[in-house]
Amino acid sequence: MKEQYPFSEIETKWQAYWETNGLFKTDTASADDKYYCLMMFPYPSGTLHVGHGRNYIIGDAVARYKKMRGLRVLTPMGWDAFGLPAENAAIKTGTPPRESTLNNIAIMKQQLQAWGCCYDWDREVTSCMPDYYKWTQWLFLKLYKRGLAYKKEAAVNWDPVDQTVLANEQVLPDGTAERSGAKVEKKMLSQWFFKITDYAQRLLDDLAKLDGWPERVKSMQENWIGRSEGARVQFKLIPRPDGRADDETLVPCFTTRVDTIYGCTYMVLAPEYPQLDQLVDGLPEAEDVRAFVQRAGHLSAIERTTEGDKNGVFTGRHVENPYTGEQIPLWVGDYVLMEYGTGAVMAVPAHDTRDWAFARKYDLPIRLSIQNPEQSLQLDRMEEAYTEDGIVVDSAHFSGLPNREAIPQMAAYAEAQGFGGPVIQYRLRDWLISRQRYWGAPIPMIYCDACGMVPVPESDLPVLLPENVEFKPSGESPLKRCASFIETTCPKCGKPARRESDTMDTFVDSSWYFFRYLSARDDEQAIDSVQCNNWLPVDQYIGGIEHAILHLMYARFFTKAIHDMGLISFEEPFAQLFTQGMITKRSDMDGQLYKMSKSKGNVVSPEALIQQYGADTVRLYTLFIGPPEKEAEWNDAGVEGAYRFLRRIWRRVFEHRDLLREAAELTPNLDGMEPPERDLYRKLHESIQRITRDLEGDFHFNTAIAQIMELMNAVDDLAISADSSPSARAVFRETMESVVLLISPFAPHIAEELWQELGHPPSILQTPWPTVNEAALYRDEIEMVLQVNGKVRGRIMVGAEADQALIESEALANPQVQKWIEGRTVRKVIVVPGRLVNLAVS
RNA sequence: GCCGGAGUGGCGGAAUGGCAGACGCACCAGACUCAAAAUCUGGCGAGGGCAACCUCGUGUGGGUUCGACUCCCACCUCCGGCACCA
Repeated sequence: MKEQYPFSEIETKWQAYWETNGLFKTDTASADDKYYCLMMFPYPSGTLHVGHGRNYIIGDAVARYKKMRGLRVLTPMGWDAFGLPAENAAIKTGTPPRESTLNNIAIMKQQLQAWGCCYDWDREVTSCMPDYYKWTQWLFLKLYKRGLAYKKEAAVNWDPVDQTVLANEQVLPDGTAERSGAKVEKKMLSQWFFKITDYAQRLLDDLAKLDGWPERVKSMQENWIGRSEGARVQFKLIPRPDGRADDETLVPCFTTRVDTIYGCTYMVLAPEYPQLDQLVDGLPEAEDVRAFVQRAGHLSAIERTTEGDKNGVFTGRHVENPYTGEQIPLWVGDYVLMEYGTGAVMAVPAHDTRDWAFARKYDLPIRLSIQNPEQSLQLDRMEEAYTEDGIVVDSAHFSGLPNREAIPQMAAYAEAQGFGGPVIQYRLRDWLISRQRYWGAPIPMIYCDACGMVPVPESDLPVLLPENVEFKPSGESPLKRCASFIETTCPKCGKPARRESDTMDTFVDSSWYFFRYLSARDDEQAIDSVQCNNWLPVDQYIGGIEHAILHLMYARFFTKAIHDMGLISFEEPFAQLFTQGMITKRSDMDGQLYKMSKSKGNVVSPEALIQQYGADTVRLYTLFIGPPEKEAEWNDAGVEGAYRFLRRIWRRVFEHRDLLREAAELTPNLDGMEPPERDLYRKLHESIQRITRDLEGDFHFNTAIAQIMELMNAVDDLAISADSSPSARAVFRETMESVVLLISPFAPHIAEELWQELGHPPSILQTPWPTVNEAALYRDEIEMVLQVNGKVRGRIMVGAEADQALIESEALANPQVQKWIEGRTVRKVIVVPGRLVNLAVS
């Protein structure tokens, strides 16, 4: 007898059943009723913990629910398999990255299966395999041809621990590396970039179309793109005092406050300003300037960017303000960034806090050009810069304008006069994709002494990673030392040439994998346009909030670029995005809450839990823990509760197994129902309604599961037995069957088993989701709350058809209410049908 | 500083402007048991009252409303993003 709930046995059984019967294999040739349910593919780090599990469990529950709703669901899975950890491990242990990665994949695949998560494994992609990275390289070449991949010498982020450069997105605000935690250094290196800045405006504009994305993510991307409207103004360089000529005679700057330009009293260049050295060369100030630049260069990004102290020196040069014709001094200052704007700033100390601090420190002149609405600003009484709006003053013919109106007029003036004009500036920088590491997709370029930089011909792809390399902690990519890889011939002239030794950032691999799932085994082309146009954008994308900027921005960029190549007809990859919250757990070491990590000693691994309670319990608890978009604290005691509930359902089915089977031909009939079964029947249909709404909306599994629990409590209120009426037995049967169906997306193994036990053929996945019987929701008597001045004072039962007047008179006659209105005047009676009566008394 | 989100019992959390605290966890009491586990029943915001019941209570202060956890205004705290970005 199976009253013990043998979870291990049934879980193995059903996992095998789903797999053998291909229940998650989806034919994508047709787009009818399609539902592309995508979970972010994992990096194969070794093992998954219950925090990772949340992602896959949510996705699996969604997929199962949609399938029962009759949709054809595509849920593929793959591996973001290139990456530094495997290479670092190789240096330590000698195990080649390929081997350790494939091992980890095997382990993690098993873990996903043990959770009961089902995928169409025929579509599995592994980004470190040549059949995948061949196409990553192909896409690189396509981008190169469109001018979207280029190489340039630039000050880049260097991670001294991982010995590679990083993209801006991979450096945390405190100046440390996102992955290794190392203090990032600046280095001048020649590197490969993707020109994502060409797409800045489209990436920003299209955010507005993403209704199915969380506000939070959209706002993060908006911040990251950082559009700001302003003006470009070219200041003229005053000729050198010694009469020597300058290479450049103009110093352009960007400002969002061109309205303050008549208050500009000096100009400041970034220490990295390219012409700086040449500007001061031979002048008495040159030595001081060079010393200053050197000092600034030694400071880390963090020291440079801590607000507060601003340092600078005078260059000995002057520039002319094109609006006033006035000559103002040119300084170098460490608060000016070369990466933003033009690396030159017009300083208006009266109306900018940074310029104010700098002018005060170096005793530079301050001039008012915006007056506040009260006309009360007086320069000698000002303690700080006035940065608010106001009226333009002392600014030639612009004086008297409200400053917001002055901005476009003054920018237009610059354009008319030919010394500038309105411009839009973005914070977003181009995406640095070169990595000086082995374990990534090689950049398919060749350097020839005669022909220069030559792309690898498409027919020669993939550029394979060599296997015979040594991993040494030398800080140099093994590819650089691998002669058989580096040495090649020029595709153009056939002479000896060298291969590029940099590999691509792994975010390149993950920027297009969701296209590849549609044609994972296709060795003719990267992307199957027809299938992609049919099945994309992804209907539901599920993943962690940590990818809000990096992965999700890059994938959007790729989609737009691939669209522009004419390969796909859509421009946004993910219609709906769901970002689940992290699972945290208190650390035994310091009692603080952290996301699960080995170093904090707070990792909960699923194996022991699955062994003790079963996968369904772990799934149910993970979904019940709280709203899935929020962070949640793992609590072992809660797992016990989920287990108790599943066991209770199991027991109810087996206690009444014969009764349930025999009632198979009985159908609930509203006409003959006695109150107890009528109540349960209503509760059942209310539950179907609520649960369906929860799943169609924000995936609030926690409330859906709570509703099933309530329904089970109601089931126990109906004392069912073999002697019960056919009507009661019919309702009981429909209710228990529905419970099994309703819980199946969350706890699929037990549901399949019980479904079969109830006399149905498998699989529950091919059974339609229960539908609401509207008639069952009807009540002929409704309880109404009676309020006096908004406070509950009693309650009455009224007929469903009772009219306002009847309800009103019954409410007034109620003894509880009488107590509170006695001797007072009822000024107003509000009747909310079906809910309450509120009496406003004086 | 700017942008986004959140503040509700001992805990996780629930509530289209209409009974605050659903559901679960923990805890308490009882039933079953020789006993334990499991299971079942009941209780469980604070204060007052023998009780019926009353008062207070959703971060703070105002407002709108017959009625506010929910809407508006101002603030406090926490979390996340951006930030010497001109």
